[in-house]
Amino acid sequence: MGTTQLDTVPEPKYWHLKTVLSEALDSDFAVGEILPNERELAARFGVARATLRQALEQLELEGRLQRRRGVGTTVAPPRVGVDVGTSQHGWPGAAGDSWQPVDCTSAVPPVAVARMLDGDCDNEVHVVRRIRVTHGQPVAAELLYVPAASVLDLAAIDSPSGAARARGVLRELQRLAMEGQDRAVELGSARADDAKELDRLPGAPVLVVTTRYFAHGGTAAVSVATYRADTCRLTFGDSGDLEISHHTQERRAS
Amino acid sequence: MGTTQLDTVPEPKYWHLKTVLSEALDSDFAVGEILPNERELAARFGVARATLRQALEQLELEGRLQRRRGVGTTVAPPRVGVDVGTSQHGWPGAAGDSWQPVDCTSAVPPVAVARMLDGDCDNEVHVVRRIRVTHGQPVAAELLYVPAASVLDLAAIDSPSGAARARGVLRELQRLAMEGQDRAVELGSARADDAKELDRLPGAPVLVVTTRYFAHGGTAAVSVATYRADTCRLTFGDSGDLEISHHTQERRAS
DNA sequence: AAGTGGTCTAGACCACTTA
DNA sequence: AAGTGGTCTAGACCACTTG
Repeated sequence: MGTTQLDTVPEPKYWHLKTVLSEALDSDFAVGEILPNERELAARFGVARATLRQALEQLELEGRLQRRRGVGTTVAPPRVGVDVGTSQHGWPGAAGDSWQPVDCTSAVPPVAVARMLDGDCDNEVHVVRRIRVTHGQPVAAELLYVPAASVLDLAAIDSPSGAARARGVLRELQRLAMEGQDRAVELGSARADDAKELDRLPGAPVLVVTTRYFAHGGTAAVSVATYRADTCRLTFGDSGDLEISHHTQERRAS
Repeated sequence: MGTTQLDTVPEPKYWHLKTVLSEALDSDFAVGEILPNERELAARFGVARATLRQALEQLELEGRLQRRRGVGTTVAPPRVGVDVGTSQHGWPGAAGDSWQPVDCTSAVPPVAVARMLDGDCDNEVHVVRRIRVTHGQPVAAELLYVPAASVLDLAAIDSPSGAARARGVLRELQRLAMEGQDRAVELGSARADDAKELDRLPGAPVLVVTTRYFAHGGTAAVSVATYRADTCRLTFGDSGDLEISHHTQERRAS
């Protein structure tokens, strides 16, 4: 007996740092407030800047901090709840959805998408690009893949490209009888083009929501939407604007 | 004129590295295969080990790689789709769900959870711990918070703690008339205890699924389930075992 | 021009797994 | 004991934003 053996698992410095900073954020800082810069924080805690950064990265991943190059590190507001629920039945572009079309091109879809589009693996499809904005901030970027077969009335879409054509494709889609949807969520990292529209650096963590739209007994369209993982909480149902804290603190007893 | 100006955005080394490695994984490696160790890879690509690691971290985040201390880096299998859909109506612990109860304690819930439990902010609740296993691998760890009011027939639960008591609480829950559910998904990092059961290091990226169960016009229980973000794709509907590629490759044209 | 975060280096030691 | 990934250091330079 005696040796209370508390050092069995020597906690990494950055992990302990993260805890300390997290508590400091809760008590000593207000949302939007600017933290001291990384060099100063590192000095203050007596660690190398890389170690301090490791802690900051974690906190940013958890949506507690926001860092911008050339500006500084600020305390992030609580994550905003964005509804991606099936309650939102209907085709993309239906009246009142929060997406705004940007442009539309034609391209051969990635194999993963092609596989969902009933195997048309080398055919071009319409690719509609849309942005989702909430509270004035861009929260998601989407690529909507629509096979030509889904919008047969192609002649009605006169615009060769651009937002006008995007709206045209969406309008044609509405005419189909929707038979169901199908959603999946996974973690990914932002491609360069998405990152740009989400105001993040390439590689930033995103939640990728893949939706299949069914009609005519097949897949009429596939949407790949990438949401900012740092600022968004995806909700399914009516818990939209409920505030859920950043991390679930440990408070267990026997 | 002439300067074709392709160096406008000098791509970071680790980003380029990631692309190269990603393509190599597609063509030259099989699932489960072991990569050369970090020091050799760094030397082979002529970069510092830290830079190489930055690329590997991204690939691990995207579910392409799996790294284990003392063992090595292996090519990860495609993400497994786990159903968290509302199709799975019913109380936790209903027959045939893929969770297995581990233990049950009493504790004051974190404030974020307490806020969802109709404001009982300082009262103890039952905390049921469960594990979700798929294909032999642990994919999620859950804490289920059940207010005492939801399982009034407390006397029927004789076991003071442990898996038996957990099953008891779940059994009592079944007796209530469910009035609805409510789900949210967000990115988080694994707490120490969750990490242990998920066979990951603390801080590993996880998808946190928060579910509210409604009954009696209030919140009867709250579940906070943390899924391994590297190995899981959360599905809502019947796209369970459909294979979706790791990252959506860029293949766009005009 | 000054200050910020982002990238990169070349090393060191530690914790863990396996043989 | 040897080999792996995980942590940490002390520096350097770069890209970006702002006054």
